[in-house]
Amino acid sequence: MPAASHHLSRRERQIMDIIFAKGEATAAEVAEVLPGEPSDSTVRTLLRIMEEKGHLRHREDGPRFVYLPTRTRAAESKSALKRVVKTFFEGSFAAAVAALVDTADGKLPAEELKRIEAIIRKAKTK
Amino acid sequence: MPAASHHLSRRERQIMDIIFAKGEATAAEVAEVLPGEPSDSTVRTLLRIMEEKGHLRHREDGPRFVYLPTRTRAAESKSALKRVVKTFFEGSFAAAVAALVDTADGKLPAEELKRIEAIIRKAKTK
DNA sequence: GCTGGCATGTTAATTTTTTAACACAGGAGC
DNA sequence: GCTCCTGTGTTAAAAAATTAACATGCCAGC
Repeated sequence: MPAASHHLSRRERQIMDIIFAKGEATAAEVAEVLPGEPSDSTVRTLLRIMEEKGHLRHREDGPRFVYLPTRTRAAESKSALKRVVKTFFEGSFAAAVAALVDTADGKLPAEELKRIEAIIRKAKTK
Repeated sequence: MPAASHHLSRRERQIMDIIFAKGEATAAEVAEVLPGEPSDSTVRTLLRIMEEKGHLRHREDGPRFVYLPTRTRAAESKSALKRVVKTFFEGSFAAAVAALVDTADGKLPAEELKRIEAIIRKAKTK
């Protein structure tokens, strides 16, 4: 039961997103960002349950727990991208890239575009 | 109450994904793909509720309902991509593209790569 | 005009998720 | 040594999601 993102409940997904975005987070940090202002108690309960389920682990930083994902960000991002490509772009990576560039519209500095080009060139050599 | 993907329950998300991927779908088609083999009755109940909530609408095709998303695929894909970029790539579109190309590893035909390059070139001229 | 098949709609029970009150532990400061 | 503050752990109630039994309607074919 690999616990793919599809199996997460609404709150669990929100929490995973927060923790992936920050890399790691304490209960207080998560509570701060979670929509709907749940109580601290609620958030800690969720974090503990998610640790039991194997989505998170924690290290101790002095008196408090700092929670981290058990799966790597790289692995998770890959499956997230795959899902998006499959769901919205009929499996076409090129279409997804196009949408990505389009979404960033204007805000994509020439420098980033160059980096992207370099990535493509490198892929072509394979 | 915009009903962002963050507010959807687990089943609702699965259903939206299925319908976005197919463009539109009947209750039977959704039931077929949904994990856990829920009963037809269950699936139809879910679809009706989601229509009430405004996530879906339907048209009638002879005797049956064909469900469609209320939001366009383009809009939805953009917010999905934004979420991924924000959550996993610290807001860097270039990093996301890199991961995308990497994920497709090998399976990206030269033709697609060219198309992507063209997209980038076009973006650069702006 | 019955009957069976395939739809949808209604309703309610079950299960899961979500919430938070409460209890307890350790350390800082008086 | 108390007391307060900031943590975590336990527990159970409340709300939401999920499930499916059952009812109903329509049409095709005998």
